[in-house]
Amino acid sequence: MHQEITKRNLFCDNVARVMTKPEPRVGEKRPGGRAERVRLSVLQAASELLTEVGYDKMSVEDVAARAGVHKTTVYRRWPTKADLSADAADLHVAEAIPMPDTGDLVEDLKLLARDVAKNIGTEHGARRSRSIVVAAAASDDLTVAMHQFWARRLALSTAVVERAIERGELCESTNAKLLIEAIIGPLWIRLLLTGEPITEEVADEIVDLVISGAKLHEVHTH
Amino acid sequence: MHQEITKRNLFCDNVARVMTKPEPRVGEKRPGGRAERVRLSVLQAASELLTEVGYDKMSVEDVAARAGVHKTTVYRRWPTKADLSADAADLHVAEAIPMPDTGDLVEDLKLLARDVAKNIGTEHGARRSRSIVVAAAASDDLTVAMHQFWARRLALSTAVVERAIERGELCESTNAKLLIEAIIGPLWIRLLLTGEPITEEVADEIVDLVISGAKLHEVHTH
DNA sequence: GTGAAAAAGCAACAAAAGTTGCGACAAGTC
DNA sequence: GACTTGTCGCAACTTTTGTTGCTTTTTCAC
Repeated sequence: MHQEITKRNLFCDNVARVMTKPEPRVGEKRPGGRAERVRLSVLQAASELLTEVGYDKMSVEDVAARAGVHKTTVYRRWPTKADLSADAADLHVAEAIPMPDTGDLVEDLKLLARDVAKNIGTEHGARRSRSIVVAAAASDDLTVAMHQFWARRLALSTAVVERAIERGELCESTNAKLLIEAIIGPLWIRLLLTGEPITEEVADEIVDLVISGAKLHEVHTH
Repeated sequence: MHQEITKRNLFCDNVARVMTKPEPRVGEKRPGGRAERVRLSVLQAASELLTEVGYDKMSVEDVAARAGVHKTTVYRRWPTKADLSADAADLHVAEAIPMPDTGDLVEDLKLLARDVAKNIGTEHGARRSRSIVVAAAASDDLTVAMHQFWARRLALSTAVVERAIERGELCESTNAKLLIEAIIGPLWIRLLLTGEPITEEVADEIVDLVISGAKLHEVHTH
């Protein structure tokens, strides 16, 4: 097993096509050869199985087998399936995701929403994304990691809104975070609760709804 | 064990304080005594454990023990933990939830959103709700059941919007389902993804945002 | 009440998940 | 290259989870 295994980010490999691995993992005792190779092939295998069969139906032994590694090796590195899944999903990175900046708020938001839809709307993406949520529910540590991940994600997304505020497209009192949540929330509950289809059309629709507002507008002056 | 065990609905006991059990379960061979008593105490135990420790940390044996019943009894009735959880969560009822009808759209929606926030915003409610989602991810049957549950829930909720359309508060082309999704979506992703607080204030805020729209309004005429 | 049928209890079993100790070997150090 | 140490493979083990056959108890129809 000598081919380089490219690291995939479960959350972001559609959202952020760039996936620079910043430091080659600091705390490593032996970053040089087999150890790292094994680590990568296990994570790769876990990642694949998460998207293929989902968290519940994935077993640690399956992962080990696919990685061509003994199960004790896996258990020694990752205490639980949840931890392994978290690492495979790369919950800890995902910084520096390029955010749209077209100069037009609606356009930016639609690009953003469509990206989410693309990411969680496919069969594989759906299983992958669901797996993370399920894994996170299994471990308090992982829950925290996921919350942190989303805090970073939301902070990045709200930049789009804040630029629009600066341009005068939005009122200064706009709650940027809530706005983003109102856009991606419907997409995610379709994935996790209702099972309704998740398409780019829906993504666009939701942006239009949230930006323009549902209500028949009275005359506003500014 | 002779006290009557009151059936609880995991999804709805805050949302719908009324919880009429329509028929006393038809397909039963022996609805008379012990069998039903056992069934109820197992479901009660499962329901409690789901809210106390969550789906992952709940084991079928724990449920059996708390119900004062042998584990084989539980396994024979409910093939998997997911099925048991589904039954405990009562995914199949939840019809006839009273929906607000104050004559004012914003008021109605806020009542609705606050209800959701109350339901999933407490520590117990959160664990309970998360448990359902996680359980649903473990079984295709259950996934379908949950989707059906939500289809019914959304259909009930959209009635609120449709009444507002009839009153002329909203444009006729309003996508009622999407509007409801935009309101409850942010609350649920706070529960399942971001971990941000879920309060009645947020519920109100999101309704205001979605109804009025984020954009600085141009003059509209109707 | 009595008997047939249903359901629960019990114990023993089977399978899956997770752990431990040890020998072998590979990686980094001198 | 020899030494030290981290990591892997392997086998044996424990624990947890789920199953099966049989017995006992309970319900319900008569």
